Amino acid sequence: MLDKTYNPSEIESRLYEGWERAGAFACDPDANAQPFTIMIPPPNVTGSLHMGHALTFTVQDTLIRWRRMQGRDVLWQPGTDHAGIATQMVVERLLAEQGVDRRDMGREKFIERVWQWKAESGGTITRQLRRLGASLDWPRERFTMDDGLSAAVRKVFVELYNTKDESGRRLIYRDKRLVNWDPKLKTAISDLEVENHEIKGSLWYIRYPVAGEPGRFITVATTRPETMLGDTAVAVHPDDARYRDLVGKYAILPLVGWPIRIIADDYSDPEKGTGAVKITPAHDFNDFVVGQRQDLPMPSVLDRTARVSLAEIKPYWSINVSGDDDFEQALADARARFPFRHFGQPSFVSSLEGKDRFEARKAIVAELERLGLLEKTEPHTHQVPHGDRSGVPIEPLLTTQWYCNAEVLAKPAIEAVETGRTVFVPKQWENTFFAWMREIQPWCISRQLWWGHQIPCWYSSEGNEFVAETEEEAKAAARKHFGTDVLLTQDEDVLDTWFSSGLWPFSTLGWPEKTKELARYYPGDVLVTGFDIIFFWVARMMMQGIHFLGEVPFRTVYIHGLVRDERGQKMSKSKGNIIDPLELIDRYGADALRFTICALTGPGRDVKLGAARVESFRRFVTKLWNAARFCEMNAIRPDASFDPSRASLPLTRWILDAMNRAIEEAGAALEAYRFYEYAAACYRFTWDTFCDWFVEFAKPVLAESDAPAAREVRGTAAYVLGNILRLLHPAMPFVTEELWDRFGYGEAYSLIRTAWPEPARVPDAAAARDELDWVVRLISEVRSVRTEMNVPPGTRTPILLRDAAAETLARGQRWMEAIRRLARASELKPLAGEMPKGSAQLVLGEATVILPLADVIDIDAERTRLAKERDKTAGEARKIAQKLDNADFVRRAPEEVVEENRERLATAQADIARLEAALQRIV
RNA sequence: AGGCGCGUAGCUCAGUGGUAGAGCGCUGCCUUUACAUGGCAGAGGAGGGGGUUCGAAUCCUUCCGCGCCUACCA
Repeated sequence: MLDKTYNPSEIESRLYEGWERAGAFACDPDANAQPFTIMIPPPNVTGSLHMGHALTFTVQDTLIRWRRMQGRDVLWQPGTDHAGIATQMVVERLLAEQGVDRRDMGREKFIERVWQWKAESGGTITRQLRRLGASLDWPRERFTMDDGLSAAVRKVFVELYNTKDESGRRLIYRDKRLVNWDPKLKTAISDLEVENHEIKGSLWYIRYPVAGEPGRFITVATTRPETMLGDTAVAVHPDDARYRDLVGKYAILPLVGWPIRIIADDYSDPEKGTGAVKITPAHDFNDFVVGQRQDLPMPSVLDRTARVSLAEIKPYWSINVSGDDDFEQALADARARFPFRHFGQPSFVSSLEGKDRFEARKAIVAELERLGLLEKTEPHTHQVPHGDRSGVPIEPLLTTQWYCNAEVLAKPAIEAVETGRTVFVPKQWENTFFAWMREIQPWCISRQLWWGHQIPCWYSSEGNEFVAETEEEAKAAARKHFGTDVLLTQDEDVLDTWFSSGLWPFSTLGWPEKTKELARYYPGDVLVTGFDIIFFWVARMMMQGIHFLGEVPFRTVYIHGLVRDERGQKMSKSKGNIIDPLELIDRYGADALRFTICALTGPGRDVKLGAARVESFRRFVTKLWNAARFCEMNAIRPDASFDPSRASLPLTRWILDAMNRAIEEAGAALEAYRFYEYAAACYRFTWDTFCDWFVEFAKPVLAESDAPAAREVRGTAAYVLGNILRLLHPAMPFVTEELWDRFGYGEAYSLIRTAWPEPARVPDAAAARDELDWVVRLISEVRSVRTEMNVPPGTRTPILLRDAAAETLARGQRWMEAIRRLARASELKPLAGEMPKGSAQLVLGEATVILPLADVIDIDAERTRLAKERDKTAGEARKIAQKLDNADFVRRAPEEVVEENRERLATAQADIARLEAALQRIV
């Protein structure tokens, strides 16, 4: 006996274990079946399941379970990402609680500690994925720092290093240039790891005295006065008349007191600020470009913790003084002609050493003001780049890093999407992909961290670099180069986490070994992810997959939206509107959560989700459970001998036919990644059609339990319920499997591998549909009239049917039991003679219902319907006629197309005539 | 600044030129033995302008409002 209520918590864990034990999630590389592959976007090993995970993994599991039921050999590849920065931060925080700094531990000990942490706490998210019901092939679980995957990373690095583009440049190379530096994490980060936040700051207008012209200033505007210590020029636009005479002269850099060149450069925009802009090549990306173009010195004045460091401007000072006569002259002039106050106190600059950049900013502004060099300060709101992990403003710093020449790799990836070898769903995301890929920048792949794949490059004491997959190979190469063994030290940096994630679709399958799995499951079928990860991950997988395997890593990229709260706000800790999926699972069951997600998810749409939504879909789970209880109570059991093609009753044929349409709709919706349509089709069929109508119609039939009709209805109900369970299984795996097992549709834990339903052959479906539609409509109309007339529920009213055809009355009589029950009617009688006084008349197309105590209801609706239908058909006919009149169309279209249009025109014209005649009859 | 998207019932959203739909909420009625986590019935709707069309939620155009992405902001 089924329990009165469904208790998900006890059932879910038992079923999941049962499936896992039975190997129900496993792929079979030796099977004949066509494979179907989804690579899981590996969650961070530090992660715990949040709503975004719940969405993406529900979608993936729904697809996986559906394809598995279709008989495909599915591989849903599980795994986690080592998440370099995130994980290192977690462990460092733990150590900090014990008062330990990783630098005191040393690299080796620290990494050991991270692995230990991973062993203890890294399994959180995989346990949580099980709670969600995710049918991942667990024995194949991978981690981005597994030996195999690490070997793949090194191989990729070495091969890209050894590959050169047309201009002879390596695809991986070292370069000294400006990078996004995160001063909190003390590492370089890529452009993508930078988030812009709007900051209400100030724009400071600073007067730089012009050398040799006493009393004249050139004013620059800046949001970052602290970087002025590193200014090496002031740029004006070459066409800017205001400053033309100053080009080539020197300005005195306040505070420090030495001259810097005034240069003409297109970068300067006369419209912005004062039209003159200070150039700090070592701390601003635009200034860096100007610095390269103008061959300016590039001293850094901030160190890796974003504190002021004067070391680099001191040598710059002396070099220039000794090497440049003009400069020396300018300096002498300036010193001679300007009051000393314009240069500030040398001790002030020294006092900045070691100050945080924002403290330095305050001090500098105050000092400039004191010196009378601060022209004005304006409030200024602007976007400031922040590290996405640390949340602090990034500091552009001039450092040597490893770069990947993404431009070369991007080209074939772009082409693959252009030619449709990989398609995005929804398609508009292809634009986003193209826009970024066509203007892709060199990818900074080195990180100053300890946790990650250490860069496989070794240096000799002379600075020669030896890139190799192993230290032995590097040593061998060095021996060959030097003719003797030399001491090598490995590059300290590790690779960007996304470098290894980009290999995920093939590194997990054993690449570079030529494994059976690699041949069979690559390329994957669909990648499911959010749009926020298109650049980070999808693009990199495309580039690396195509480069190393010659084929795209997946055929389809399905992009889903973001999970938001009920009001459409992004979920965030600071807003306190986080919804915990595990809490929802505890309260409502995994099925309710999963079905809610499916019902609210369509391509490219954000999902607004709150507990109330899940609660309402939990009712659907309850409804299904109760429908099953009804079946149980009425001895409805799976019957292998039941054959839908031999259904004889209109009722059974009708429900089978409706089931067929639900099957078709659900399948088509999943095929198109329209999860809400899939959910809606199942929901409507189960609740509205099966429960609200079929079961109610079945009740009087089942009352005579031994009658052949009752047997047929029982067989049909069991058959249809079985198919409902199959249809719903991808979205609601637990309750469906439980009912499947309990009813004995198959072995325990077998629904997961049972075939996805096929439409049944149903005899005379159209006639059955027609008849049941009539009955449903009759009952609905009667109910409606009863409510409108305030007929007390307790009274059973006779229904008077007036109809020209005896057949209609006979049909009604056939359904009398159901009508009695559902319309609360006492009897169905033909109406003879006059309309009874004070009675209601209801026109139902071919029949008339008359109820007591009512006014007459008219028949305009039917007339309007016919008229509109006629107009519509006439419109279509006109269009076809126009097409046929078009000489061009007739000449160019193949004869059969023209003929087809002629036929359509004739049909339309006949329809018009028929509708016209029907209208005449009504009027 | 550029790009993408959105605007339909109180709310969340479907609907690719032909009678405006669903879920939730709301109102009323009903404990009829699967289910009150239920059943039945009902009220309630196209951001503004212009255009194409016999016909526009749908196609075009414009304005307004909103969201997101990218770049830049001295």
